[in-house]
Amino acid sequence: MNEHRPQRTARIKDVARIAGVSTATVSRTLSNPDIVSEDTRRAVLEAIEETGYSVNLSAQNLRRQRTGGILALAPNLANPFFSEILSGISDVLRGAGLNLIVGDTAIGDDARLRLVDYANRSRCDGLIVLDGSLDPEVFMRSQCPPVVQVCEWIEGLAAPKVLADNERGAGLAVDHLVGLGHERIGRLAGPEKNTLTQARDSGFGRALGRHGLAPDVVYRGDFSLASGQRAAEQLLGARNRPTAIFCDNDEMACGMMGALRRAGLQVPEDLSIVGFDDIELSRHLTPALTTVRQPRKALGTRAARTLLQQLDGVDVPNETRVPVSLEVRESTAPPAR
Amino acid sequence: MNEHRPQRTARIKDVARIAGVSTATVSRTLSNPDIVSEDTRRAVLEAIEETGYSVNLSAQNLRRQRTGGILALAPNLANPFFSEILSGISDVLRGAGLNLIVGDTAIGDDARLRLVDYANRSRCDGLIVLDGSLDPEVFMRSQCPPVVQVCEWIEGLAAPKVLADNERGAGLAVDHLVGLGHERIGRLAGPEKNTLTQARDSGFGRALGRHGLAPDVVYRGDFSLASGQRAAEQLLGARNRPTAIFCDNDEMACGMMGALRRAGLQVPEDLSIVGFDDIELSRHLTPALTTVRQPRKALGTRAARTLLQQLDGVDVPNETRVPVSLEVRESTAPPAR
DNA sequence: TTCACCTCTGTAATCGGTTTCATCAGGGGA
DNA sequence: TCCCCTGATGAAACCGATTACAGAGGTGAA
Repeated sequence: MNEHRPQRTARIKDVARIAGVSTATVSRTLSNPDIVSEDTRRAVLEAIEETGYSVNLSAQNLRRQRTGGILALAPNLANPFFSEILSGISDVLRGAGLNLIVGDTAIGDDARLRLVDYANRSRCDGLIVLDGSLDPEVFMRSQCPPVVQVCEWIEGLAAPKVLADNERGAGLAVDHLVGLGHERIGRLAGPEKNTLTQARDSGFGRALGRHGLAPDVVYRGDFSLASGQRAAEQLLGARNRPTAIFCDNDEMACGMMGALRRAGLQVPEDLSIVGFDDIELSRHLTPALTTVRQPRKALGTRAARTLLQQLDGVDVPNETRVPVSLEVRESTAPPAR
Repeated sequence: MNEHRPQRTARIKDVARIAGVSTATVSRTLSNPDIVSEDTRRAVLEAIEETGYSVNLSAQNLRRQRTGGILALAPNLANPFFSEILSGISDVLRGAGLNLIVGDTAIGDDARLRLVDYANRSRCDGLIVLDGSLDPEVFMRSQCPPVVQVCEWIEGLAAPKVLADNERGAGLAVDHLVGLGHERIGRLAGPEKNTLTQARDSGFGRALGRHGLAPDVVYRGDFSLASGQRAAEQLLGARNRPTAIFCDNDEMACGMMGALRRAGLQVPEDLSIVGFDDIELSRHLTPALTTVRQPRKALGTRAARTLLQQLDGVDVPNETRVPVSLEVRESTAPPAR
């Protein structure tokens, strides 16, 4: 008879009844303990313990007019580059009691519809966008919660951005290569319309200019290992090769390096390679990859913090630049004479 | 005067008023269009269009006694291995109109507390657990929504599992190496208490036994590149080395291979290496890594589908085995005489 | 003693939907 | 004509919390 335990979980009402107080008092005990008396608080906490009560988030969210979630939109969840940023975001949000909801923007035909549905106040309290190829309109409608962009950015969207210092990163790479004696420096770039690529292009060109040099050949990739491999094949077929290549990310650099070595070319003796990102793998390659380090976790945490500030109504900088640094390893050396 | 547009978004009430119907009818039009008359439906849809109404999820969830979200618990979001599984999960959930919420289980001191908070009906409608090191108790409380385990599993937790066929994978690796003529086959394993490691150990041992062989040296790693490197250092210092090593994942294999080559050892001439997982990188290494392919995206989609079935009250198999295959590449060869 | 004020608590409205139940109109059969 | 049934709709309860407002009781000053 005593085992007649109701399957349903406890409500705030149950706690109130057991503690002998009103639901208002239970609610206050939880959200603002200081304003209830010592005795009451103890009674309520005991009742909570006894019932195993925990607040119903849907009800709380409805009443508080929030959702308790932040949505991160990434082009490809499976890409480790994004996952580390997400990890940084997650760390910060967890501390703020917010859920991290992830959305893959590589979605089918109804992409725009879906996106409009995502960018909705009743779905999330804020958005972190990691994809620079999305339609800005979606984020400018009145239903859309606050947005922060990280890493990539959308042309025409005024939302705050948290970026690595791409121009400077490209500059560091060029300075290093020129310092080694390279004069014909090629480039393995990302897609032409990608904002990251553009920023690095500009930093690359300016740095070369400072040294009185002009860009050599430019290969186009899509940030994938495979596209690095393809670029290597083009490079191998060309005559009058550059002596060094600056790649827009480590994966392409890695794909390229693998294919070059397979073809019998020595890195760095025959060709120096510089990457971008400093993914964990890079230091474990042979030769270990010289690369521009981009603190991905920090990008995530900064973005999340910026969003939280925005939610708190604090003014946030339109653009936050996270510093980059050059990790010199084994894939760069003076050019062969 | 006409510009006095209320900032707040439309409610179902507003739609009802404009369409000249009750809120009940609006709700029905949205969730069950067939039961309202043609004319009414048109009027409601027009009103929705006009107001830009979209349903408030908190309210809907509260009333429907659900949350609309599935929580995935992974040990380390930054790890690309997990991110591809998440990607598969995300694909399936999106189709079912559910959010994917991600939780990093690598959380601080209050880990258990936090976990109990996660495993709560009012936070999510279901859980997908990717971490085998968690406390089973948490998932056995009455507040906990349905759980599916994927890849790793928790000893003592009865929830359905979706697994790669680890035993068979290890067997394939052994068969391949033995076929090449190896007799002294070592192992770079994951943590001793890890369930994956145990399954592969057992497959490894059994396969060797079938060939009348016994395991050689076993190194312990933690699935990281760095631990592969450390194992390589131990291996280099040892005398009477095995002629082949079977590693519990590609990252360790990659870390090991890098360190060996740096030390002047030739792979596969001096030592053959087999990995596990087939991460994208593996085919781009030099030498390209021979590895057991584990379809990570499929693991994710299967897990998500299993969970959805469970939510629908369908009986699901206690264990789903996803097949693995051996990708023979360049890191394995007959042993040197 | 009286009044102002403070601390603590309860009542009830509210958040924005969904769903049960009742109602009503119209159609068909007896 | 009467009755029953069906299809479409509205009124109102309900999901489970939070919080504005009001009231009770106690304290200190005049």
